[in-house]
Amino acid sequence: MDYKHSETEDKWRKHWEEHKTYKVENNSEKPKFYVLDMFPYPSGAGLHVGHPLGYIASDIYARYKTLKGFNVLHPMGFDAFGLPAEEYALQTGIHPATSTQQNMLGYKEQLGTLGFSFDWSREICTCVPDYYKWTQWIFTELFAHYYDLTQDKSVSIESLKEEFSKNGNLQVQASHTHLEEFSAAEWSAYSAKEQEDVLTNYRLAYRKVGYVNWCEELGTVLANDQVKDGLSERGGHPVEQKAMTQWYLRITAYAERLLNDLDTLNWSDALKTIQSNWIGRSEGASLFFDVDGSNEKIEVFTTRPDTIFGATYMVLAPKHELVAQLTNEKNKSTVADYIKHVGSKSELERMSNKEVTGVPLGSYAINPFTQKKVPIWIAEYVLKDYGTGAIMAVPSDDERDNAFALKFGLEIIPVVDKSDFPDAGMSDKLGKMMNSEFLNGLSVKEAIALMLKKVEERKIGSRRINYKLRDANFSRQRYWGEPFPIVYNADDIPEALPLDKLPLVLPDTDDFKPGKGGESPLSRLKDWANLENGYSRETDVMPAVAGSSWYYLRYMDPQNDGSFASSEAIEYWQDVDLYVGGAEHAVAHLMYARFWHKFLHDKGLVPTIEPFKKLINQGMIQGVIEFLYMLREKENGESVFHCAGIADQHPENDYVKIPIHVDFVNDYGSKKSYLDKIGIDKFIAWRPAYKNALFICTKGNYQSGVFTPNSNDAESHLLTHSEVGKMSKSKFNVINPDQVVNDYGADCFRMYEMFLGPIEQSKPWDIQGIEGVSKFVKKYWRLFHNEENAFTISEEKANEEELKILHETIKKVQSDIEKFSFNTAVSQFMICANTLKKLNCNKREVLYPLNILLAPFAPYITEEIHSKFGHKESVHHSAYPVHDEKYLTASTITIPLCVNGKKRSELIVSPNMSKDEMETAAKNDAQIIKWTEGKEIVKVIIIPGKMVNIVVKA
RNA sequence: GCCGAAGUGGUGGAAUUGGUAGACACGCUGGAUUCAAAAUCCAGUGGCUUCACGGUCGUGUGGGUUCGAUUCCCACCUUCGGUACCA
Repeated sequence: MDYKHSETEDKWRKHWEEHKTYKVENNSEKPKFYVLDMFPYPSGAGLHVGHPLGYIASDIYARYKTLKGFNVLHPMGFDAFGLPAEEYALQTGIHPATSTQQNMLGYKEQLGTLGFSFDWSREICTCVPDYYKWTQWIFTELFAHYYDLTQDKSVSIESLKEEFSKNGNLQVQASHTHLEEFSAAEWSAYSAKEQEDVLTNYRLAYRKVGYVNWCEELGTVLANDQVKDGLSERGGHPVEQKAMTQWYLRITAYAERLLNDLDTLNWSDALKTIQSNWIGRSEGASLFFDVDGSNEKIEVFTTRPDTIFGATYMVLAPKHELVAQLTNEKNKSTVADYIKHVGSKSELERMSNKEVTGVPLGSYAINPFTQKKVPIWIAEYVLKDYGTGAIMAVPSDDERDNAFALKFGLEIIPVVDKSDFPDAGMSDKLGKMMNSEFLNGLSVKEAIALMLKKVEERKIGSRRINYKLRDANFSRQRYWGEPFPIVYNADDIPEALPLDKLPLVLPDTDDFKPGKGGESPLSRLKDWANLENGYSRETDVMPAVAGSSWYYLRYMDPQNDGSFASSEAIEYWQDVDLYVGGAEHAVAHLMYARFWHKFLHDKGLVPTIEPFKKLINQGMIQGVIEFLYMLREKENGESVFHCAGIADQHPENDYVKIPIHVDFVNDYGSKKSYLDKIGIDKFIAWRPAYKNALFICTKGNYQSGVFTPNSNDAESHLLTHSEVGKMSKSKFNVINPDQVVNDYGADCFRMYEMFLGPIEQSKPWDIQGIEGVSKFVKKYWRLFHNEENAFTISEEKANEEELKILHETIKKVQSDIEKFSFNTAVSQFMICANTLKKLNCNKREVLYPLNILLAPFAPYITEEIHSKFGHKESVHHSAYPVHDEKYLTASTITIPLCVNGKKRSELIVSPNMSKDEMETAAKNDAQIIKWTEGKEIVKVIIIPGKMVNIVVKA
């Protein structure tokens, strides 16, 4: 009789729920440990086998830490606002509130069967008013603060106003958008609206007109990281540039800290590099160029001030503020045409076709070092949003400037002699300066340093650090998000709602489709949007990253009505010790969450400077996509499909690859995967358009239910083409965990996903291998049960061998869990079970601790066995076994004997045998004598307890 | 282009600081059990070579360091991920 997984798992799932086995308290004598999963979007598709990979890993770790005596916070919730939820709602026509609610129930059900130790009493959901009240509140706080560079932290905007009324902004050092100097007197003379227009340049949450990624299909603005290759990440629709007034978060104020504090984190180097590249810090100088015959100055940013003697022209971004002013009368129409041309291009066109374009403005700037007049151009390759939106072009030492100068016949003056570095690229900082007056003969490095000094002496610029990181666009012209807690007065001055007016609840409507031309759905709700006394509401909503930027704090104290979490709870839980989630959030979510955390830290609301100490990116479990080859040309009006065997031999044929549902395919995922007649019929039933299609395989043809064999073969055998790819509904290759759990049990499923390979690695799902784990579970059960399936445990003392395998397993599994090497831990459990089986061991002294050891991996079967041992308390609340080295030292060990590094023989020795004894024993070994005979022994290398190597000369 | 990660049997993958390459598992082959099957158990399983003992080649490719290299160094190839007119 075998182990009955479904009975056992149902029983304990109910038991754990009733007994609140996984409930965690905020006060405990035990040390705290916080294990967090990235919470899911509750999409309609439900979970596939890839989703739980990270959850299983974190659950094992959380359970392990609990057994090790920690008070472990391991919560779960839902990221329910945002595009995916809304897209699903739009597809189905069901209100997003209803559909997300349904989907969440489905997710909870699925997560429940997998036996996770989540404390569901702490469940949160970003779209619930009790939660987003605090998302809105944090936004109002960002609105009410600016970043003070002298204190290097956020400070209330009120103190900035005070400073303005005393001294204007002349002495203010703060992160800001746009600098116009004013005195205290000027400030006081400003109207309220003018004052707000100044303040908005300092606020951490502010409005500005920006060119944003507009997607007409989705009817919304997208964040930079939602755009991939000029297409929207979701749906792959074209994206163009559009001017709109938007809310932004001044994340750039924190750029330096976001970069520097990466050093304090226990994240993978790969991930830190991604973040650091995203922040993109570069050191250089900002320089001012006078304009010939004008008072205007053009500010440029350069990392190569040393090359200024080679700056033979300047380029402004087409959207630069000075373009109109600096355009010569006779160039007006060509410039206007060019700007129009550039503006009409979609992001996709711009990216795919990087041709060199530009037009001259007809005006000239003065090179501050050569005093020569240099022409001013505008060109696409200079970006409005980076640096100052203008460059000094040095065609001798910059590839883009070079290509531009060559195309338009502009002067090129070589200023760096790179003859000593023949392999150097054009912009590499190598070589000696030339044609550069006082810099001549200096190395590039020396020249940069000297130039920075000169620039500051002559007051034509200053050292400057620039970041690629842009301020975060925070507005979405959508329905399903947090409404901004902002109202505008009659003068269009934004005011934040006070805490007692929060949450500002998202109004209920059935008209939630995005509007055309950037019209927000909320703006159609006039009763809601328009208030008394000329006041009106902001009608955009926040993006999905808003709710996920601080959710880890809410879990600490999820029901708190007076603050986002009590200071006691935050003081106790501090930060997340282990965070597990997908690498797709490497940039956006992790960056914003770190930013918000640092802001809250500046306000003294969180004690730590970083939210996530240790981070693991689990790999993706991929699916196999099965394709049929269809000829693009129809034959007699019917589609023709070819067997992969035929198609592979005829690459000249014009095929379309049609993805088909994997359920129809035999030997799914293998090279021999094929459709039999039943499979083809299923395919036709699924896609009736192919009802009368012709299917040609090597053994014959199949059409309209009739198989015509070529010879005497009776079977049709239509080979399909298999590829590994993302598991996705659109590829019809989603494997649902429910079926696997139903067949093999959650314990087996959990262990199998861990056994597949290293947690951080992506791998295709392969159901065949699960048999091995299934056998292990059954074998494990039989260690405790006799032939009649009765629990049979011996009280006999364990022998040396039995204790050795137990203690080896304790040691190995513990160190593997600490290293997140779960696949090798599972393997050790198999070795242990195989060994105990061979030893016929059913002794309590061995099996009882082993069962606790396995509990984090297989929570159900171990709970069942633990209760059979007679314990009332859950196995998940017992104490982790401790290994004892004394059982691990074997009386004899086998070491290899090598000649010239190649193993030639083995020697069984006691581990504390002396070097001399080992050498003698090795030299007397028959095999070794054979290999050393007649040769000179040069050296004998002995690593005690490891190996002996004899070096001989022929 | 730049940055990052990785290349090990038929397959997924093991291998502390350089020290027996291929643990564990899948698959496959043979056997036991069975009327038969499922399940279970046992044995074998990197290539080549040998009746056998054994030999020999093997961790993407080519070099190097070393008594000894999957591990360290140099050059290159391939795959995957990130990013891209960032001045």
